[in-house]
Amino acid sequence: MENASNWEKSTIANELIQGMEVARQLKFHLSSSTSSPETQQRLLQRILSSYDNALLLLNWNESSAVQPQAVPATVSVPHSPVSADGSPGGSKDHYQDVSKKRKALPTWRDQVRIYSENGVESSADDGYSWRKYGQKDILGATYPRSYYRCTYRNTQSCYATKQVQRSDNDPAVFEINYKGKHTCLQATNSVPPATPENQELKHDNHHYHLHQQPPSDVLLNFKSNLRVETEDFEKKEASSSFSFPYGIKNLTNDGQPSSFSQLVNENLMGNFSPSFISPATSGSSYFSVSPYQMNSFGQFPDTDHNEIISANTSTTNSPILDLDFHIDHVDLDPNFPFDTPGFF
DNA sequence: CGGATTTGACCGGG
DNA sequence: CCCGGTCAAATCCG
Repeated sequence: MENASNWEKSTIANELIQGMEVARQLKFHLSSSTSSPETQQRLLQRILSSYDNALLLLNWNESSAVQPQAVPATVSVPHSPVSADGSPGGSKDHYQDVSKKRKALPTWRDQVRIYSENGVESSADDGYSWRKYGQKDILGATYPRSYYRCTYRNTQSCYATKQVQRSDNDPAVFEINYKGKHTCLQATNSVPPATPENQELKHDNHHYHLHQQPPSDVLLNFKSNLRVETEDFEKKEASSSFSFPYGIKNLTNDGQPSSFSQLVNENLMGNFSPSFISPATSGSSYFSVSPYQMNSFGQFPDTDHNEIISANTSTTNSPILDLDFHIDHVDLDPNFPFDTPGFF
């Protein structure tokens, strides 16, 4: 409840901060002769996206769209939308709320939209390693639903699972349902999880669970190549005619379903938002983490990422805005308890 | 060769 | 009995 507002607040703040960050990068780019217009364009888009998201959130808030289920889990936040290739379309029905039936595993859902820019598509991933264990055609849905569970289910007894399903009308949108929290340790302890997982990408981050610091490249991909936008939606009654926002019947030619879905499937809390680096820019490790929402893993309270890793190492050349993520980080904290149902 | 994905069978609730 | 979720054997991929 109240936490929710807090949560949203921080979410919005994160968006804004992110936008600011990117703006800062852009500024740097602009003064750099090596920066390509393409990159600049991209950054600009990102900035716009942040605004967009922030506004969206506000709106969302106002409309009082409530989360579908009563689960306190968290929701993810929109990421950075950018251009869209989505389009209009009809609407179908998918509503779904997770009725709590089985154990009281925390569940929450997200909607992810992926955009491919510059012809580059990449997968979005939420930082966790998932193993697909099934796929089913769902009644009334055009696309099949895929079932994933944590890769470390057996080795670490991590029972987190998620279901991914592409939106009927807008192939660029994926609906993701998360169930259970991750208890495996595959990511950092201080920051939101970000771990490897891109089955589709050609990386091979095989095993590195138990380690900290996820590969930043993943993160980079994540952010730089495609934009993901996650948003929760409001729940509609089961009325047959409601419509979700979107729709299009566009075709996503490109990827084949499989890769597409994989690609897209996960990504949700982009806890990490490394301001990615573009070639010309600060090549170094400038990476700022913005604690988005740490939903999915809220394993225990102790997970408080004590600090964010803001190593602006070399990038300091510009005295521009140096936001303090810590602030919002702090802000986020409150949420934590919230989504920690002690299950585990 | 090992691990992930695929895909149809199987299970169980409604 | 229908439908969504899971299992598991076969298959694929690196």
